[in-house]
Amino acid sequence: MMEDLGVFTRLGDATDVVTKEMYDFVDKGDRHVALRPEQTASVCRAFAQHRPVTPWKAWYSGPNFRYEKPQRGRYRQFDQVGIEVLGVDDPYLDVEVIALGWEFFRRLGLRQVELLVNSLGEPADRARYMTALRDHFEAAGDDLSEQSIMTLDKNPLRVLDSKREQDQPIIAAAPTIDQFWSDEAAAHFETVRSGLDAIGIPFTIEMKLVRGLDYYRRTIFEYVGGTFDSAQNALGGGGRYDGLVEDLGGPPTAGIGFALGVERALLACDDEGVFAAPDAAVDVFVVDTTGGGEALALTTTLRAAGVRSDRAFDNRSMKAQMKAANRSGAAFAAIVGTDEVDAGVVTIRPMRGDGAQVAVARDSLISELQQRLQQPLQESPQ
RNA sequence: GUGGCCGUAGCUCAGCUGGUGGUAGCGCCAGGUUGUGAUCCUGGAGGUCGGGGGUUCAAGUCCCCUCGGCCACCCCA
Repeated sequence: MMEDLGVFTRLGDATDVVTKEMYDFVDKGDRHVALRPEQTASVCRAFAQHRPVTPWKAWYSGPNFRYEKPQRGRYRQFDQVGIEVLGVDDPYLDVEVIALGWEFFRRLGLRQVELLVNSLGEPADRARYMTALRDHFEAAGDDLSEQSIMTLDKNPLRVLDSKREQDQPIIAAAPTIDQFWSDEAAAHFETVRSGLDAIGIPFTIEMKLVRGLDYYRRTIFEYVGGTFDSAQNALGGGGRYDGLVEDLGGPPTAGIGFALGVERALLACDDEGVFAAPDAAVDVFVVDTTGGGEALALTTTLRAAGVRSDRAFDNRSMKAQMKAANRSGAAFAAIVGTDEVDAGVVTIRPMRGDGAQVAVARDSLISELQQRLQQPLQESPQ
């Protein structure tokens, strides 16, 4: 949850997550610490510290903290689930990692998620691309928005992320990364693409995809929700960060992983309606017009027999109790009044379908109910 | 962090240039139906107008502060 500030500052000085959004403070031991804004750096720090055997696969889930202005889908405390694999350079691993995240959303039931992939190339490719981009954007001069001119100074890649109208034509005319890929980076990416194709995972190559953390190189990817009106539409993302372990004091180590935003995934689930309506919480609602004592006895025996039951209180009118029974979602009402008590029976009334209510002996109530509860509900035409 | 919008009944919201809080919809409760829900009809309850200060004879309405939410930028999960 907390790390020495230095673990995060190594993520890059052009990274807003580090420069603007860190929840950092000095503790009682005079250590400058920060609540983690993400977890990849912590995993790499742990790897550098403990040197596990590679390939090393790790997963995590838990809260992260960023000091931003909260908005829907963007919270100061948010949860991520993620995985990291360290020590493997093989592009087939990239495919496996990307596929795992894709499968996560697919199995949740989300159908409108889009997968974007790109390659930032080797560090040298990336450096040449940044130079070319800087030239391009500087040539645009004042046509570029003031904000972007400032971003350009720190990291020209990030200018591609601008959503300001004014910048769009200039961004559209910018050189693309693929022109700068080394043969090796291009081959790596080609294997990733063909691997995704081979296992049937649909994706879009997005040359303007740049991730917000500076440690990425080569393969990067993002899962984008299809239902979001707002700009917080990234449900998850990740990429390769070969070299990060080394930056944190470990041996040169390849690495790749992703993080998925739990809150945003849940928002997407709401939008797509993937969660079925909850089942009724009760099977039987006991209606007691004798004062409530019968309901106490009946709910007790029913619950003991594993029949989920509920009742009304305050000795309300039968009509009110029936309303409560209806609202509870119970399939049956078990009605007991003075007539039933005298006759030693309980009236079972189906709350759905067209079935008639019947009186059953009190002793056989549980078996009668259990039998009826096992039968499929007959929906009555509305 | 910058800019904009919004907090009024349990929920969704009206409320004009300050002048007694809305017959609003949904929900809830009761009655119509003294043993029967989901429909219908009638009635009813429920509010520190987010909180605090100020201007005014008078503030839900105007001003300031504050808390919370939403949107865009930014950023990203």
